[in-house]
Amino acid sequence: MKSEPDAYSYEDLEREKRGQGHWEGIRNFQSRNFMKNDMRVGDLVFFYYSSCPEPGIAGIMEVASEPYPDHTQFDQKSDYYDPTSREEKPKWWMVDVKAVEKLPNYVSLKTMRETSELAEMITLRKGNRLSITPITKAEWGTVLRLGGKR
DNA sequence: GCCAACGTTGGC
DNA sequence: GCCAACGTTGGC
Repeated sequence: MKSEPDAYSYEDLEREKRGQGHWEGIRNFQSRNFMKNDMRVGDLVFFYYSSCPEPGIAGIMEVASEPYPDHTQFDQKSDYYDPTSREEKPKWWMVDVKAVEKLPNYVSLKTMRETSELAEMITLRKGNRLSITPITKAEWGTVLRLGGKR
């Protein structure tokens, strides 16, 4: 899951009550579907920093709730307000995420691009702009290794 | 700041 | 239902 560290960083998540926050503001159908259809409580997720001097993976999170409607879509004062969404039929969904641990070493995009095992990783594909993408078990293990875990 | 890539919108 | 125009993302 991607976030711009200036807007919301791994440390910001850790500072939340019990290190748990909600992943609001997803306004792309594919990303929403990954959350709504494929995420289950306990699933592990990497926290990816985008649109910053050194993009890359900072830490590990855990899905901490079932998907539920993103309340910001009904909030006229929110940047994420969506006038086309109805309360009876919310368009946008989110999950809670909990900080698990920061990776001992930051895994930069540059490093990942230099790692042949990650050649197929969806996040790294040319033109990919999805803020949420699935990852394979093998790729997960590779990133953990690059991050200095075991 | 540029630009490639691609999702979304809206006219027809 | 097509597709041009537009907007956004995100790496560089």
